[in-house]
Amino acid sequence: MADVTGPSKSEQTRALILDTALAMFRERGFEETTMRAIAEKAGVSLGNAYYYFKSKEHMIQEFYMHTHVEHLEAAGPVLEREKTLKARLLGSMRAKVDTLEQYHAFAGILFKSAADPKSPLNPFSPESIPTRKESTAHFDEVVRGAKTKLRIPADLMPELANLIWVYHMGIILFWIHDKSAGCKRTYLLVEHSVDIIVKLIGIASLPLVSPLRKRVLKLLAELNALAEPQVENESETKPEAEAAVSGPAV
Amino acid sequence: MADVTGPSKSEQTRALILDTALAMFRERGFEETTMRAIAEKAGVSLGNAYYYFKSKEHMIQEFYMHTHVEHLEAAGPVLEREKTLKARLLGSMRAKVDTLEQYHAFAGILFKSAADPKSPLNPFSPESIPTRKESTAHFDEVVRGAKTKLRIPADLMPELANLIWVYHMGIILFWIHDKSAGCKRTYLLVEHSVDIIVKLIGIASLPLVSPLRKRVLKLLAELNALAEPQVENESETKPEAEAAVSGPAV
DNA sequence: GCCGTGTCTTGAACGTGTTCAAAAATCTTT
DNA sequence: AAAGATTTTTGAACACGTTCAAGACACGGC
Repeated sequence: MADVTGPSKSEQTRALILDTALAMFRERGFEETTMRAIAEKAGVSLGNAYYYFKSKEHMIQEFYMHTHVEHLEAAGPVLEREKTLKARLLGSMRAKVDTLEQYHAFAGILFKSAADPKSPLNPFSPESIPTRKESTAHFDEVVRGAKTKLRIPADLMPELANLIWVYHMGIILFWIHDKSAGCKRTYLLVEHSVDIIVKLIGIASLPLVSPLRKRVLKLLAELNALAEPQVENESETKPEAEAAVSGPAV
Repeated sequence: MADVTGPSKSEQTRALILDTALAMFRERGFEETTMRAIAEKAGVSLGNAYYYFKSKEHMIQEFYMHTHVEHLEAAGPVLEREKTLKARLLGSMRAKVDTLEQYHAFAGILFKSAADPKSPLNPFSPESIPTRKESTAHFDEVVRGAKTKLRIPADLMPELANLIWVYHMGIILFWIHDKSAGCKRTYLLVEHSVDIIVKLIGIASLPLVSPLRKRVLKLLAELNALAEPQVENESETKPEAEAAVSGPAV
């Protein structure tokens, strides 16, 4: 009554289909859930589902944002409370795995298409830019809100969120393959790797290793420069972050 | 005449189907090549293709081994010639990208299913163990055949090939997404990252950082211990290597 | 030679994701 | 309110990966 408009009929239908789909994905898995089943359960026709979603895979894009919001909500209080970089990053990463856990059964598809350059789910695809941006913004807050003993060098700072984002993708990749009870292995990995990362940031901030750090950063910049312009959006810091996946391995 | 048996009729048919399939994949891409088209071009029935290959994806498993053999052939002379760790690793990685390059168009599917825990293409799946083993064996040779100034610590040595294998997977992941002309970006990344890795191995071998190195190795061991037994094969050093993806990120 | 047992081959049929022209519902304009 | 335009909805149709029962073939034992 009092509220101005409320969600339009169209939006309602769209939400209905999406909710039905995500629920069925969670229960039965992605491959096992057919578009016909989704449509039937949602009480719409098959074609109607395709009117709102370009493909079955496109539904997952929304799922990404969904889990991202859940992550932010779970990580929020931690960032309020914790002030050291280590505690903040650890809290954020734990929150990530916590919120993701319920979807573990259907997580396969997540990375399945995510690694395909042609897929819209690919984290480097234009369609994923919003989600990716929000995600790195979160890690930026994790870093900038921290009171570290060593001052993080100015040249490292802008790349750090990107690097941590890549790190967090690595953790998710590990988590997807983690079949241990309660994802114990992933949690163990998170605890330790966060500690190691913070130590490495410390080391990288020492004047002593400044040359090596500069080398790595220069490499990232060069890779970035070679990348063809991605979208006609603002020029994006898209693919350089991947370098970190391969760069250090000890 | 002189040769004892030659390939049986069955093997010939199988090879015919596979060759036809791989050729069509290379030309048209994976998704665009239908099983019906493969069967028709190979001059067999649709069902016959399925007699030899459990699924379309299973054909790629053979492709893996195929490219691996090509890689070995290309890397062989380099290992003969080069004696420093850096030159050996660089040569091997260059050979990898060189031999892979022709398949770039159809590489998407490679990682698409490769990252899916349910897929047989997943590098950690039982079906991939042979390929993976051969691949790490190669990197073991790269390392062991090298004359480095610093002696690599005994505790690091056995893990090194696994870690480098993970690194090389990271490079492939990057390569798949690399759309620059002639894969310039990938080659640039390889040049620099190999250099960095060798430096890091050097650093990790210093007594000074022994504690940190031991920490990382201990983490790998613990993760490995938590992993449930994979196959009823010999107990495998399967999933710990992933840790390196996430472990260091600076 | 013939029979039987295994290997190989076939094509029709199923269920899937996706497309599309047309119908229905809704909104806009007169 | 009628007419037109736009948005939403429908279900039939398509192409694909995959399965399967049944047929064709090869070969060793009688």
